[in-house]
Amino acid sequence: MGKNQIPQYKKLYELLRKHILSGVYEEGSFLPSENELCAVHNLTRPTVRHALEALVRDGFISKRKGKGSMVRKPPQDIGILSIAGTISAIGKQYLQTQILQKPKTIAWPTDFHFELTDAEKDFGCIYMERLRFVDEMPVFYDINRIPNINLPRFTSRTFENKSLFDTLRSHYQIEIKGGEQKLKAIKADKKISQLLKIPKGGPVLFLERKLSTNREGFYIYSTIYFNSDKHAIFGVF
Amino acid sequence: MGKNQIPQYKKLYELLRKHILSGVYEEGSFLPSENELCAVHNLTRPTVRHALEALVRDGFISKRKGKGSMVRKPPQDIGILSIAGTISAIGKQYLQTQILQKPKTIAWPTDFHFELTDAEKDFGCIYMERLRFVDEMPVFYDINRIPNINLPRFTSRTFENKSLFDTLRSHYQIEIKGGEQKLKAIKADKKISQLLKIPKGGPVLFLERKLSTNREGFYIYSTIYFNSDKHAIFGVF
DNA sequence: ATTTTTAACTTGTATATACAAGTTGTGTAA
DNA sequence: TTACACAACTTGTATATACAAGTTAAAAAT
Repeated sequence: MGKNQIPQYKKLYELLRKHILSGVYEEGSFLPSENELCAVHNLTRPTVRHALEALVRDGFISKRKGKGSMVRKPPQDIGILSIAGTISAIGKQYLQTQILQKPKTIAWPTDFHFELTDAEKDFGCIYMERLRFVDEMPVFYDINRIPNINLPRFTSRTFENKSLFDTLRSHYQIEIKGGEQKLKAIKADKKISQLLKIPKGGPVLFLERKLSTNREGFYIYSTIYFNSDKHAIFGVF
Repeated sequence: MGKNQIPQYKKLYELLRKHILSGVYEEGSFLPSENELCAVHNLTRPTVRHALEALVRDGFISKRKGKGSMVRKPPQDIGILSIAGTISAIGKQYLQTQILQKPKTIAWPTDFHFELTDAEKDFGCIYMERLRFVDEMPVFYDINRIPNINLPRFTSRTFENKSLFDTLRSHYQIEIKGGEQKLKAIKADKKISQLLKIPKGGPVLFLERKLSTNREGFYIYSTIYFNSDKHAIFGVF
């Protein structure tokens, strides 16, 4: 039998996810039962349940014993707290990106906020800055640091309309598996206030993230300044 | 065979969790392999994997194909982003609680930030306020609203040294299953600045949460003001 | 001695099956 | 009509098994 590479449960997950987001399954309605999904897609129940577990984890459905799997309302705000599946960390589709600093190789900061391995220190650090907009208003400014390990031609790529994570996945087979993050509320300094168009000293959400990937010891570090005046950060757990 | 009520995979989860937190399995070391856990606890691999999946979800271990399950460093900061298992939403153990407003029944606010069902509106709302300390410094102030549905004698209970969630679980069999939350950074008004001992206008983390429970249609609503000057909010995903 | 192959581990995916337990509508008995 | 029992659904838990695929170290070949 020909191997399709990507597992069955993930294919079912992506399919149902797409159908929920496109409105085939409306908010508040119920998905077909596990047994129906088995019959339709020719799978066994553990496999179907594996897919549904992922949908629960990412906040697309909620299950209830004896009843079924109810479709949840897709998040209204910007969801960068959870990975939201295998695709991206951003919920809103119409997020626009401006590259402030194209990827360049620099040294790691001397006092970095996460511990680095020797391997990470030895190789350089690919550095880039982006400003992201919703409705043409700046919403967050992020600084990304990626260890320069086996990423040929990375600094010459363009990221204007493509997600950083999409590029990593399609060109380097690097997928985000999870991560950890710290959140604070801080005062905007001059630079941040100008970038995000908020008063100096105003409150800004500040995130430091360390994302783990399917590559051993390969982490992506992000620092994010978020203007929570108009939008909130949303998370499901 | 006598029914033990709580499922096997959850028992194994709680056991391994306890051993990780108490240091039996050190950070960076590997858990016994799935097959070993099967043999030791007389379980099958799907059941053991179910327990390990929960440990991964809550950030206690990370798995790698071909290698094993590595124990992760327990979070240093205050983890109220994820439920962290079945127990509580708070990572730090030495969190102290002061009740500012003992539970009392009031009406729901007219412009509540989450949609309420008719059932929730009809019954009243149990309201309570708490101030929580780490190292004798106020860290966060939270307002909790619980629909007054079938909770006899709730307002006369004491919560000084007991978690709200522990009380709900032990007296009313209500368990938190998950939830959603929104985050913002806001300026401290006079009340918040006095409570959290920060300058007026200083940045404060602001959270609005809706927690779902094992009881149909029963949600707990929390509003949290977090002083992120000394501590950060931590999350794994 | 060095390189390659193999074997023995590990976790990942998948099938097949069974029963427990919560939910809901229907049909029967009061 | 009303109350209750039951059947037919739903998801939850668990067993037993098989093979795929990544990792590692020992064995074999060069």
